[in-house]
Amino acid sequence: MWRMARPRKPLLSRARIVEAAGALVDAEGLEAVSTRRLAAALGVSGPSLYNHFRTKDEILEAVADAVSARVDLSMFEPESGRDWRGALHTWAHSYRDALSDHPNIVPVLARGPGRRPAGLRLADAVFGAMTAAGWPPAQATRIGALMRYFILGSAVASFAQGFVDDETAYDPSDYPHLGQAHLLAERRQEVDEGAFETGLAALLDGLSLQYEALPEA
Amino acid sequence: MWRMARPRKPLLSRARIVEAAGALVDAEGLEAVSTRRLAAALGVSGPSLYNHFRTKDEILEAVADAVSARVDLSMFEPESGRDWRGALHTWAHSYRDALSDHPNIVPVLARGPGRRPAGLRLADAVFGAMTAAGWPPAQATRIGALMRYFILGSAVASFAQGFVDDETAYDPSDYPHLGQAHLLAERRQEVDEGAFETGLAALLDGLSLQYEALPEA
DNA sequence: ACCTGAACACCGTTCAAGT
DNA sequence: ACCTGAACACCGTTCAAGT
Repeated sequence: MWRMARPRKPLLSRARIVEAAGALVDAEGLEAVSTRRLAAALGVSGPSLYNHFRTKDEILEAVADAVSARVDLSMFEPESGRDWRGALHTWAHSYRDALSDHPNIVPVLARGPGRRPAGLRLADAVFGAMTAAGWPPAQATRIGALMRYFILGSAVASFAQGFVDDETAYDPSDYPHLGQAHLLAERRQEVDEGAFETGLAALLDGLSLQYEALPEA
Repeated sequence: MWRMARPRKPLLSRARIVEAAGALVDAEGLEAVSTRRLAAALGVSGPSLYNHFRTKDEILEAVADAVSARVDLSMFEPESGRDWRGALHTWAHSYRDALSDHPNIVPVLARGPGRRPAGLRLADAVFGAMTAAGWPPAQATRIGALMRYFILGSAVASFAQGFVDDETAYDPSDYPHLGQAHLLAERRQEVDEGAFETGLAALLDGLSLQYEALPEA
């Protein structure tokens, strides 16, 4: 047997690490990602990762950024022919879909744009489209932020994921109004989808009211 | 010197542990809470905690529940004389205030009601008040969930906390619309407050529209 | 430049031993 | 019942050594 020090061709790359980390997060959750486990999945030893990322956290940030990067932003381009409201609606769904494909990384994503370029690009696109539609800059910033709250909130505070799968944990006499039916797993996902749709519609209706009250430019 | 095994009076209690853990979370963040550090702050050794809680996670859940428990719910009582919209508005602010007093525990809180009684009591109160006001049960459930998304989202995805305090991290040429001004810490808090207020108003306006369209009971 | 094994200073949790 | 120290199986990260 001979010992490998530096291979002729690098065994790792940032892209390979991010991909493996993403797969591990998806399959087993955030807590399952340790540098040793991740390295093992890549066929190398733990410390090797530090040749490509400075910290484990940077790896997770990169995974989160990769998810953000897959959110469609084309609806904000003028060529899309959508008004601000339609663009926001389509975008919100695209964003939510991207998050629900990778629910385990959402806490990292929610922690803020930080240094993740895709997160900032998102904010920038919304801001640009809203100001182009006639919203005053201050309101455009707020719209970007409040949409983020709602969309990330719906992913992170998901009604469905929140419950323990143990019927006996919830005594109906403690919560007279909450029907036992809500505690069934299938019902919970329905609740989440209905709440997202209802909330998004309310948000956009409310913003439309404000928009109509805007003084002409 | 003599060795202490069991003291005549217990050194610890669930309440003391939760209080110390909450203080540690507030002062130094979630990651700072290790069983050894927390035990040291309480003047005991690490394993002692396991006489009162089954896991470290249960301790953090209890801290989160204590925060939830401090959210005012009196506006949902019929005696408060508030209509559903006014109650929701007041409650949302009370909730947000409770969270912004303890921002570091929010990720735990957001992870869902789980087994935390106060979280479920919240959901139950909103549901009860909305149905009492005439909302159909399915919509009442959705309103509880969507308000939770927005409020927790605003705490967890806070614009203010999200940025790194390093001006050079954000190249303006990468984000043409995002003014450099937004990156100042003071501006960021303004953005969060404005976005919360704008979003809440839009949400309630939108829900009012739906409410008016409801068939008479 | 990029990998390795050894090492450091931590973790959460279990458990036998003490009173 | 409730605390202790020792121990187990982990962590993230650093670093000298190898090619």
